[in-house]
Amino acid sequence: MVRIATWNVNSVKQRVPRLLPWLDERKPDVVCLQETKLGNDAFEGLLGKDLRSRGYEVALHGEAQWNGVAILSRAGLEEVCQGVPGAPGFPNPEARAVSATCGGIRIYSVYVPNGRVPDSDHYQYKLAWLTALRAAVAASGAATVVCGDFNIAPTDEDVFDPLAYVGQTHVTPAERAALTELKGVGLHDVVREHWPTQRVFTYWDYRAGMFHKDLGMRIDLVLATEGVNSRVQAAWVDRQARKGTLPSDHAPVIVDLDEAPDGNIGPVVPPPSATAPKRGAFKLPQA
DNA sequence: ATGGCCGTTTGAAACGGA
Repeated sequence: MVRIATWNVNSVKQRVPRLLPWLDERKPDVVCLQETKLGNDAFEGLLGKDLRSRGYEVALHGEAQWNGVAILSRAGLEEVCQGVPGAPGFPNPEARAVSATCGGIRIYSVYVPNGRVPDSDHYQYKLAWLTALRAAVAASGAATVVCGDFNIAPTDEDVFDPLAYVGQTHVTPAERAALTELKGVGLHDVVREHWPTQRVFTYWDYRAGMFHKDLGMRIDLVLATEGVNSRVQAAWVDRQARKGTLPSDHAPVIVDLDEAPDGNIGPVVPPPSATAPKRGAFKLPQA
């Protein structure tokens, strides 16, 4: 079993007391973090030792104060790419994506721009950024999982009350269309396909007891290509991590894949027929 | 009751978040 998780931690500095116990409890093999809000050197100084001692390699794309993404992996970490080629900035590039190949799967940790107000400059930036992300994913034929905070609720079923969001970002047709276009390159919404009709949220406003009333949105997604999606054994939101003291306002999303037979976490590759064992050649041990 | 919280830089209060 291979466990992939994504979590918008809303400041990794503030979340250290929650992040490390969570890693020990859930033992994810690959972790995509968003909103680390920390430069790479500061991240390394804060957590480098604690992550390496737990067996994780780290790919960082951070900046001071805002944004910031990371991938932690103990399934391999190769071909690290910071950012999305051709993605716009606001006005300068922001640290919103990092990707790497982990055990044969191309993993993205993305923090999609918020959009702020429909039709604002920031909203146009959000849509253009998603277009660039789609192009990058489409250009690669690799088995891929795009994890992160998309700042889009895919449908009205993904918000506690559609009427509460009228006129707001995250639910507008253009944002949903951009997400549909992204999925159109061959990505499945793993959690929604696993729980087609259930009430599933990943974000709850800190205010007004929204979490305890379960008034949230599902905006943190795991999008996987077909070969990966077909290996999903479990997919769930770790609400436990949203409870208690000093939580992020987002909960982690956790996806378990069955193991590939070659020990990689990547797609199942059939063995060459020349080396395939002859039928009937293997005898089970006798009792 | 149309706000409520949290994190950032700062050194009181604005801004961003969703």
